[in-house]
Amino acid sequence: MRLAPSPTGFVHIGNVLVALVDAAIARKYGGTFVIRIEDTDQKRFLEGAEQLIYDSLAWLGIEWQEGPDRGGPFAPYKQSERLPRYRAFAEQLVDEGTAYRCWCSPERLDEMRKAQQADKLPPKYDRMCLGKSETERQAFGGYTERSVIRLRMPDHGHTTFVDPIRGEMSFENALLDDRVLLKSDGFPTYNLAVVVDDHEMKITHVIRGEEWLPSTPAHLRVYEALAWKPPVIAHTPLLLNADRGKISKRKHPWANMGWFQEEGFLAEAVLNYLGNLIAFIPDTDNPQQGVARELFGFPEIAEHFELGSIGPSGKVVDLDRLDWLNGQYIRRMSLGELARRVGPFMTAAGLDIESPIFMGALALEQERLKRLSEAPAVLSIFFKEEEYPAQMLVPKGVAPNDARSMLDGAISVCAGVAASGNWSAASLEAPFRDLAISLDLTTGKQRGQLFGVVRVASTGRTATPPLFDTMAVLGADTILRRLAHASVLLSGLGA
RNA sequence: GGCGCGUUCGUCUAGCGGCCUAGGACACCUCCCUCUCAAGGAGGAGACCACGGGUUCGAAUCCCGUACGCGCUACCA
Repeated sequence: MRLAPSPTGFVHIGNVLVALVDAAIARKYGGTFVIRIEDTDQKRFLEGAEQLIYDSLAWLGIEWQEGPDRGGPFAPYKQSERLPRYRAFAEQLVDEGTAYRCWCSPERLDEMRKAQQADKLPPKYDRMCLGKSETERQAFGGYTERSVIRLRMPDHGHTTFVDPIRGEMSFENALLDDRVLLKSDGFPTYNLAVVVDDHEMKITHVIRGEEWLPSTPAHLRVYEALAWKPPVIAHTPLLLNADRGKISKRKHPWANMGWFQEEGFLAEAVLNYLGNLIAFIPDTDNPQQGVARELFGFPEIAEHFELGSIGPSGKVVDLDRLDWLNGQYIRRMSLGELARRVGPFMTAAGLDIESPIFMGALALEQERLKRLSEAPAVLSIFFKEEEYPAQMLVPKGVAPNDARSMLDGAISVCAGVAASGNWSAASLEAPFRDLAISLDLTTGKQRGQLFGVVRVASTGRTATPPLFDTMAVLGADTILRRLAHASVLLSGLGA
């Protein structure tokens, strides 16, 4: 099994899905997962991109056994370091007649294609150079000195093969293009390099995205011409956006694997999400048939994975579901672990994770977080005072003067609890409930209004964790200070 | 335009000829819990299995067309 990514500067989520498939089969059947860097396109090469690939996979916990970073029996694992062998095989194919040199200029090819499209003909090279020597070819137009080597496809018949994900695939040979195998700069195209490398590295299973399906007949032709046994070739479905188009780097940030980490998704959740797309893991706790287990890791994916169990249709990426999964994992995590993961996000936002109340505050938010990146925004109330409009202190349906008495009552309750030296959620709740009674707030809704006033005064927000827990974590000093400030704001309203 | 692939609730998916008046999950709605927000619990709505023909006693499941979607159509992968 092998993954063969190109180092183009970012790791596409679709590539990661393929890697997961590779790793799952390798694990299940005791195979070897090989990473090979396909850097034959010099124009697109980017420094550091290779490391990014390793980092992304490692982050998710996907393991590989051979690759440029860790060597192996078939090194080198970078195509740019394997150049001579491709050329030799290309020449061999020319000698044997299954490939030929082509001197057509890009301009001529371009015109040819336009004409074909206009005439509704299948788009393929017209074989102007086939069977000609260079001097013969020069007599015609559209000639360049720099030649490429093209694969000669059969004129008749069909190329068929079995894709384990899709079943039998069939292509009509006469409609297939004579693809370039060796570029004029001496570099191979993907179409030559994959075949040579996969054969030399003894690859048994090639897993790649669906976009490669149309290229497979050409690869099979090369295998045949070289009298090599082709591997099993499977094409995974594409990852789609909500509009059913393919995920594009430009429009959809989540095309980039790095985005998930930046957004505060956990590797466990992302892996779980992707695993759900390629394997069905039955819920063994549920006697009913067809009920899936929702939370699982790589071992379960590998155990239940089969190439045939991947649905062949494109998958729309559903970030809502990923959010839900992420929340599930966050809630199952120990507080210490959560603190460790949330730390970088807090620090980046300028919030001090050494603060004595950080852990207490985080505990209150743990079941409210979906993404780690949300932490700074929801936790900031524990770290600093935030401005809010005075009007927020007056709940709907409450007269400003009543809000005034609620706040005054709260201040004296808090002062009393603070003086007692026992500042806790429990020691706050009882006197606050007494306060409600003394203010003649007897219904649940009325009590809610009182708590609402105190909540805004204490935090500047209308939605927070449970009030008394929040107040307990914030501490008496902070609460008294904030309530006093709220009192000033209320006076400003004339209450 | 040519070729190829795909099509079960909005999304992911179970289903591989009778167990399907199609099951689960996310999202959505309602209720419970409740000081707000969540979380959790209980319900609900949501798919004539893209459409049309076959095959069969019987089809979401097999075959053939059509439509739509997507991919490829580069000296990029």
